[in-house]
Amino acid sequence: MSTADSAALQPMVRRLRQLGPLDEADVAALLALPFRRLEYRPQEHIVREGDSPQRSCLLLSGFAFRHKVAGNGGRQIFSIHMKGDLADLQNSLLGIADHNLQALTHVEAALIPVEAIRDLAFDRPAIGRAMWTETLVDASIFREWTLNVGRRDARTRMAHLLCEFSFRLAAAGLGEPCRYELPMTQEQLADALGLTSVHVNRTLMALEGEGLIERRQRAIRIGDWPALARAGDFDAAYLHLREPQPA
Amino acid sequence: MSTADSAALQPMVRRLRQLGPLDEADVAALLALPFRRLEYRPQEHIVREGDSPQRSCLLLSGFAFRHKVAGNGGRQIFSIHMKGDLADLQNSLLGIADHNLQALTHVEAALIPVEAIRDLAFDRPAIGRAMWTETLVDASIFREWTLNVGRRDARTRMAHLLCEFSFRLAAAGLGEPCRYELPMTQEQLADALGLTSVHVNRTLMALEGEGLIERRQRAIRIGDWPALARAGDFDAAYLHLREPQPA
DNA sequence: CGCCGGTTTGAGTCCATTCAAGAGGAGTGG
DNA sequence: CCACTCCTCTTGAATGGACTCAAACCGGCG
Repeated sequence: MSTADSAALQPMVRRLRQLGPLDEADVAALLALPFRRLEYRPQEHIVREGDSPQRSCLLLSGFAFRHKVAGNGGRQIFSIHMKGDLADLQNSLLGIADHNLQALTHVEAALIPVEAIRDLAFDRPAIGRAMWTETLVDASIFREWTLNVGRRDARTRMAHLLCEFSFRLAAAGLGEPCRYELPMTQEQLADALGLTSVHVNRTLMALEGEGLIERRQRAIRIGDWPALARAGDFDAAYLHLREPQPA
Repeated sequence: MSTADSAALQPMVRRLRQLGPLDEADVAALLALPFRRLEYRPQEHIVREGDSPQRSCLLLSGFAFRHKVAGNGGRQIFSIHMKGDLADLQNSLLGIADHNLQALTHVEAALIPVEAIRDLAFDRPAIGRAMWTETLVDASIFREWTLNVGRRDARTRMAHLLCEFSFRLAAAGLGEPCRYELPMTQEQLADALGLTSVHVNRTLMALEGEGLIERRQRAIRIGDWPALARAGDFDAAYLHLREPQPA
C-alpha cells in the first residue's frame, strides 16, 4: 500500500467533480487515499462474480468492461469503463460481486481499500454524494442499455453505442469525439448489444455504407455527429454529465 | 407535510433493514421523516422524464414501474416496485429524472422531501449506507434485466420475471411465493421483457402447457418452483437479499 | 512462410413480429 | 337485466430481422 505518488488518483478527482462539487479539503482527502497500483492484461479478470473484493478498482489507463454470463452460455456486457472510472465502486458496499469486471485492453489500475472509501464517503458528505452519484449514473447507463437491447433494432443499437462511447471518451478527456479507437472486437460489441458478431459486422458495414461512419481497423471516424445521434436515438441526458455536447 | 402517523413509514424501515443494520435511533430518525401522503390511480405518472422532483416516493401499497420510451415508440420497463420500495430515491441526488415512474395499480405513497433524505443519509451513516445500497440493488436488477432481454429467449425471460416477482413479493411480506396476483397486463409484461404482447401470450400459454405454472386471470400459481427457476435461469443472488429462499 | 485471431461474405433457417380477427370479461347505461 | 363498449386475451397465417453454419479473407506476428 502506498500513498507516494498521490497525483496518480487525479483522474478520479476529475471524474467525481463532474458529478458534484468538491472543495480543496475534499480533493486532498481523495488524493491521500491509500492504494496499490496494479496492471492487468487484456481479458484478465479484475473481479469475478461471487468474489468479495476488499478493494475497489480505479482505472488509470486502458479500458475494462462489466458482464455476466447466462445459463445458455450467452454473455451480456453491461458497461465499458475508462480512465477515471471507479469501475466496481458498488463492491465497497455490497458484500458479494454479482457480475464480472474484466480488462478489455491493457489496464493500469489503482486498488483502494473499501473501508477507506466507505470512511471517506461518510466523513465528507461532498465526496459521499459524488460517489453515490457515480453509482446512480452507472444505473442510468444500465437502464439505457436495457432500452437499447430491448426496444431498438441492430442499426440503432450500434449507432447508440458509438455515440455513447464518443461522448464519454470526450468527457474523460481522451481525444476528440469524432475520431477514436474502439477498443473492442466485433464479438465484444455483439455481447454489449445483444447481437451476434456476424450481425454486428453487417451492421457496421451498413453504417459505413450510409456514410455515417468511416472505419480503418477499429478506428472510428464519425462523419456527421447529429446524423449518427439521430440514427442511434441518442440523447446524452442519461449520462448526467455537465460537459458541453461535442460538435 | 405531516409527521402525525409516523408508523406509516414502517415499510421503508423493514426494507432498509434487509440492506443494512439499523439501530433504534436510526429507526426513530427514519420514522420522524416529514412526508405527505398521496394516492395515484392506475397508469398515473408519479415522476416524468425531465422532471426535477423535490420529493422521493415511498410506496405504501400497490405497485409502480419505471420505464422509458425509445424514439421508435417502443417502451421498455426497467423495474417493478412494491410496498416499502423507495422507487425514485435516485432523484434525491440526480437533479433531473431520466425516466418515468408510473403507477401500475392503485398506489398509496409517502412523498418525502429530498433534502430531508439527503440530510439523514449523511447524518446517520447506517441509514446512508442502507439507502445507497438500495440504489445499488436497483442497479443490479437493471443488469439482470439487461441480461434477460439481451441474451435469453422468450420462455426463459418470462420464467425469470415470474421468479423474481415471486421472490420480491415474499421478501416484502406480501403473501406466499407460489401463489400471487401479477399486477400487469400482457402488454406491460411485453414491455418489461422486450417482446410483443402476442408473443408474451403464447409464451405464458406454453409455460402453462408444460405445467410450470397455472393461471386464472392474472393470478399465478407456481407448481414447481425449482423447475421454474431452472427454466428461468434464475439465481436470486442479484437481489442481494438476506431472506431465506422460498420453498 | 504459415499460423491465428478477427473480419467479411453467403445461404438457409428460425424465433419473434406483424397484421388481423375473434373471444372473453368487466363496467356502464338504458 | 340486457345491450353495448372497451380493454385484454387468444389464436392464425404470413413476414422478417437476426441467427446459424460455414467458408474465405485479412493483417499481424513469431
